[in-house]
Amino acid sequence: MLLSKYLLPTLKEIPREAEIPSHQLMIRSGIMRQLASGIYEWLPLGLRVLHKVENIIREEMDSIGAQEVSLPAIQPRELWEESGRWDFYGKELIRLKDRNRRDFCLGPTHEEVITDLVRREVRSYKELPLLLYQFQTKFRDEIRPRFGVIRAREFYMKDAYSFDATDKNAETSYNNVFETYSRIFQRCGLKFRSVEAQTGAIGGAFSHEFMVIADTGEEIIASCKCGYAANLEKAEGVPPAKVGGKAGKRSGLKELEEVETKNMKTVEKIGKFLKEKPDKFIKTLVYKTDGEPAIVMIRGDHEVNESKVKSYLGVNEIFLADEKTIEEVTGAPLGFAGPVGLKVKCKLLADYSVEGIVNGVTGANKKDYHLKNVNINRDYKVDEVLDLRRAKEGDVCPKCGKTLEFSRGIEVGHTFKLGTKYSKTLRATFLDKDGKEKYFVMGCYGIGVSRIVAAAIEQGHDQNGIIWPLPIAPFQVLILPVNYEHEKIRTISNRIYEQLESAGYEVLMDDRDERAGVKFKDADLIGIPIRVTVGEKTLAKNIVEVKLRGEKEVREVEPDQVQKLIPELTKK
RNA sequence: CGGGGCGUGGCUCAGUUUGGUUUAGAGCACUGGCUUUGGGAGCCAGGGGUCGUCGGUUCGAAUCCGACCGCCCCGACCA
Repeated sequence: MLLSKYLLPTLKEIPREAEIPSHQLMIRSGIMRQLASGIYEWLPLGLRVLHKVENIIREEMDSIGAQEVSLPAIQPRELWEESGRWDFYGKELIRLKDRNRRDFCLGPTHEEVITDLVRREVRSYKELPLLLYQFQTKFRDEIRPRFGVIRAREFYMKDAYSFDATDKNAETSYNNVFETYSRIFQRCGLKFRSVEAQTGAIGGAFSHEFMVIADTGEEIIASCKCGYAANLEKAEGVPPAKVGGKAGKRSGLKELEEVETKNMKTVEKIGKFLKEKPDKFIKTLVYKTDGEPAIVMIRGDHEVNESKVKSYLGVNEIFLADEKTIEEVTGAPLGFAGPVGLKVKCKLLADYSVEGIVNGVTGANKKDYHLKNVNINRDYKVDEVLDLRRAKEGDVCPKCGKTLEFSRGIEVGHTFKLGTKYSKTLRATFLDKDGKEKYFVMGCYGIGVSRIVAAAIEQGHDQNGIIWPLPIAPFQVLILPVNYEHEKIRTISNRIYEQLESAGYEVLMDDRDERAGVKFKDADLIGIPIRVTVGEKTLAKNIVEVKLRGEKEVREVEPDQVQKLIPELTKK
């Protein structure tokens, strides 16, 4: 490809809207442009990278017998009503009507469509296992699009779905895909790790996320040397014994006592006043869960992990209640809630950390008063004691007890073991060996293809630009004639270009009538792994320079040796 | 949706506080010409703007007021 004819609008300056390196560089290097918030155009250079990633995924999926399909992006409401997700998916689902006012949505994911297809076309256990996948543009009306293509409203994804006859077989399929995913990310040249994750809106039994390690990542990973790793949402709380012991055999219980705490609402202030440490406090939070109030209690020095509460209650929406609701439930303004003497009956959930508190402090459900010496099972009862807290720095690993480490990552892949969640609601069955009708056992698997491109840049760049891993680089070689008007330089450059092209390499030649400085800057910016510089000075010694984008070293070789050197450099 | 910020040629921004010397500017980019040619060149000549939109205040609005739209950042959603 000749650069003079290539649509590669590079930018010298950092676009105002871009915050993180990958976003800035994707725009500056002419990979993409923004059309609207969270909606991007892929330019020729970017599309090449996207296709590279896509092809690696395709090869690996095909290698485990997965079959590629292509499903509609536009999907009828009825199917989503059937699965119950027309409502459940909420505002993120982009809805539209056709000319007959029939409702449709733009697919944010394809469980419904694929399950529908399989229930219509697959009848027998003999056709199982079945693993189908596709590449598709997904639509999710994200609450807040962010970081360029990392959190976009329209994005490119590979999704796969497995159908098995038994749970055991489904697990085999799951593990198969899991391992394939590891190979894919490895081949893309990414530093990544897999972690246990929440199942979220997709639902199902359990799931793993694949995280690309990056400081700018949105996800926080809690990991341990023993191999345990989970995202923060999922990271298990420390077992009860480690956060203050179980309820039960406890001694030294003191009389319940009411104390005036005028204008003191925070754990910090009251703690100072009563000379009690935060770990004596039973923080009592009123939540609204799908419209219903619910109370969550946690020790004063911990934070509630709302997604755990959400997944335990099986609700769609959860947020801290407004002051009005708090007054209705507790009979007191914000800041004085406690489990003793609530006005309205609602679900009372306690984190493990609450169970061990002896003679604790809570709000009195009365303006300007708190209670001292509050004790579980004596002064109040809870519906459930479970793990509801957010893991934090200093926590120990739930598997081995060593201290957890925290790092950041970008989620590029997610695998779910769905079980029969969708096959049941959509009544997708097959006839088993024994002649009985059974539900398919499903799994679903996603890779954010466009997100991988951003993640790779997040991991591979310096102050001058992108440093692509070779397997997903848009071109392998960039030829940089220092002055293309110079006859000898042009002749040699053209020759190398033709040699490499005919040897099957993807070569970009900067044949523009630009000054050398401009060409070098652009070369660094777009980050092609191998740069061949052809200049007058070195040519006088019958030499051209070969340099890797990620290294300092410059190799000097005779022009005709380039075609021998490139295969060596691209080998690994 | 709540909180904060921004919107002026293709890009990055000045000008807005305190309305009138601004006939709306700068640098980069773009077009033509000359010179230059190993890390974002120089000179000359050009093209390109409803100052986000609509309405209001005023003799006069990029500048003041109101509404709306768009974009970004912080939080609740997720590949």
